[in-house]
Amino acid sequence: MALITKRHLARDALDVAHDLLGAEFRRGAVRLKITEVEAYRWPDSACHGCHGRTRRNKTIWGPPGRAYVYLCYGLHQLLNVVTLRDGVPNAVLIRACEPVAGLSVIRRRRGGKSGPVLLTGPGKVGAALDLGRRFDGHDLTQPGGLELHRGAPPAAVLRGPRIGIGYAEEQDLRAPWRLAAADTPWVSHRASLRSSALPLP
DNA sequence: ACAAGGATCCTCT
DNA sequence: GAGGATCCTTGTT
Repeated sequence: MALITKRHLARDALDVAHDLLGAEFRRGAVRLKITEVEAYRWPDSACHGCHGRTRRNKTIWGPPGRAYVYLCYGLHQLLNVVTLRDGVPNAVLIRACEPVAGLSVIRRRRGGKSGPVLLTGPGKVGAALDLGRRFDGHDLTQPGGLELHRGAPPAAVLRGPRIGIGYAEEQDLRAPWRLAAADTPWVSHRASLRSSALPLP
């Protein structure tokens, strides 16, 4: 498998989100296959960049291919892949993964749990990779530390509205920019997902 | 210096 | 499905 190129990530977050399903994060012994993502775009009232650039969110405004890691609710480290181009806030949030390798390390970092509860939620992914703000701005397209590799895409994709963005405007609240692999139990909030061929809930 | 709120998780019922 | 935990980041005084 090969690292995903910066050029591949230099597109709109929704396009990149489709391609990231099946891709793989690697850090040391831990390898995680991406099963669920959300696109945050521009303009988009749910995107962290929508109120301008701050010290916390500056990475999402930067060039594609970097990790945007931020602290949510004071305790969860959430991982995004920055997309599109420098100067526009655009990113893909990693919401869930399936373990490929390093299960014992993952379980230890997640309180000894097992099954999909290990990795179905963005804060859980951050915990399993032991992320922190020191990874904010890390280049995922270069070898070393945290890496993003290509992988086989899922046979079918589910889509639905994004989770936890009640503060957003109506149109963005309903936009079907959450994507998940259809052929895996490693997905959160299944109830609001539909086959991409069917109308939304 | 202070108050408000958040791209969540876990434990119940 | 609902509610509390938890504490950093931000904008305002």
